[in-house]
Amino acid sequence: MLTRRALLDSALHVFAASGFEAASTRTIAAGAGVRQSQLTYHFDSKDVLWRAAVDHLFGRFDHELIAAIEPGPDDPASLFARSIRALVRAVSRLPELNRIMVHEATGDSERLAWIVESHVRARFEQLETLWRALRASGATTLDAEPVIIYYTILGAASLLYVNAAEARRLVRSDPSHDVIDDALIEAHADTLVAMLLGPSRPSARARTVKRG
Amino acid sequence: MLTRRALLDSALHVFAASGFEAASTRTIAAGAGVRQSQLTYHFDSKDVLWRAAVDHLFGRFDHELIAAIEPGPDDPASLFARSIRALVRAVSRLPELNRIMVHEATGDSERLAWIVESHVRARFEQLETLWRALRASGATTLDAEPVIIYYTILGAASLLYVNAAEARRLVRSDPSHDVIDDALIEAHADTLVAMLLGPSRPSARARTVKRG
DNA sequence: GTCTATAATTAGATAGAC
DNA sequence: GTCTATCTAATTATAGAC
Repeated sequence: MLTRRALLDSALHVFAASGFEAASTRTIAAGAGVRQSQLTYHFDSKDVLWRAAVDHLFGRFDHELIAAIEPGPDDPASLFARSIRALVRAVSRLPELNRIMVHEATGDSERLAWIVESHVRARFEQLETLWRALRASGATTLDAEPVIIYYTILGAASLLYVNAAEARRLVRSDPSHDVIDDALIEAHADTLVAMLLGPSRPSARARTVKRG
Repeated sequence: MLTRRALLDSALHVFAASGFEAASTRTIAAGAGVRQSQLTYHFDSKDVLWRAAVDHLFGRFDHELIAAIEPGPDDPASLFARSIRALVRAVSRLPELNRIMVHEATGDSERLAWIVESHVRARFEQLETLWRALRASGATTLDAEPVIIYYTILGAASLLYVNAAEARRLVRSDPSHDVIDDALIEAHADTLVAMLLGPSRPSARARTVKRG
């Protein structure tokens, strides 16, 4: 059962880095410190492993998301702002989820159908509800269909971390210090909240982090 | 030379759909209607073909971008708004570019280094200049480092089209009509401009397109 | 310039010992 | 539950006829 967990963690990273087809089961096994044949013992096939790894990944993501949300008042604007901040923090800590999504969503497939119905649709509808409450409260003047809001927010929140290797090449300055640090992540969250709700909605956490 | 062009177009689609490693040279050749060995005749290797396809793709993207920009006054705010609208239109018409970028940028590599220095850095600096002019004009209250602005805007503009297959599954209603149509793209551009510059900056094109 | 044929490597999956 | 060894099929690249 320990091997199983090690395989899931390794699979998560390899699938995120390479996509399903380019990911080698031997590489995944090596990352877990076991032989390739262990993989078909604990999981029936590469496809079954992929689904298990994605379930595992969404579970970890939910954990990150809950850990990242700050307490605060439950009016729609505050709730929305705190949700956006938590989203930015979670995708920055677990970029593997959004990497797997872009790998799979570039074309239609059985795997995409499965991941949409198993994991994505519920989250889409959750944001839709949050957005409708925000609109009804009058806290935003933005008006667009949910699908536009969903992909605009998710893209704005995730691309910096999905493409982190590119971002590091674009702005590399001091090699000893990662440019994608907590201060940058909080500044990013601030920017996205300001874009969606207007200026002057400081977070509780922003003041405790040094700004770059 | 006609075969060469056909191979480039096919390669562009296959690399965007699958990523470099998972893309098969036989599939690319089949897409161009020729044999696999033609590929090593016109290009030395899969890697050389990839670079040529990416050059070709950025060329086509520039063409889309220029075609999508509307005439208008050249004050920073108008210039910025029209640039954002053109960006949304271009990425919607050629999502292959951003798909290839996410495939490559999930991890560091020789190919990533090449694409950043050959194509991305100049565009990054172009947006940086445009952004500084906008800031100086006082047309936005948003304040963030260029790398945050770059990935927030690009992610917000591109994810809907990069993940188009997923978006179609999320909102499928009438199967005979694509949900990602011109009206949705213009509404998306409107939303992004409003997020960056505030409400009430209608485009010339928005009024000529039926809204969903 | 395009083709057929194939070499060399690697992939996922399986068999069977322990 | 883990291992070694191997099967079958797919991959990129190459050789050489026309």
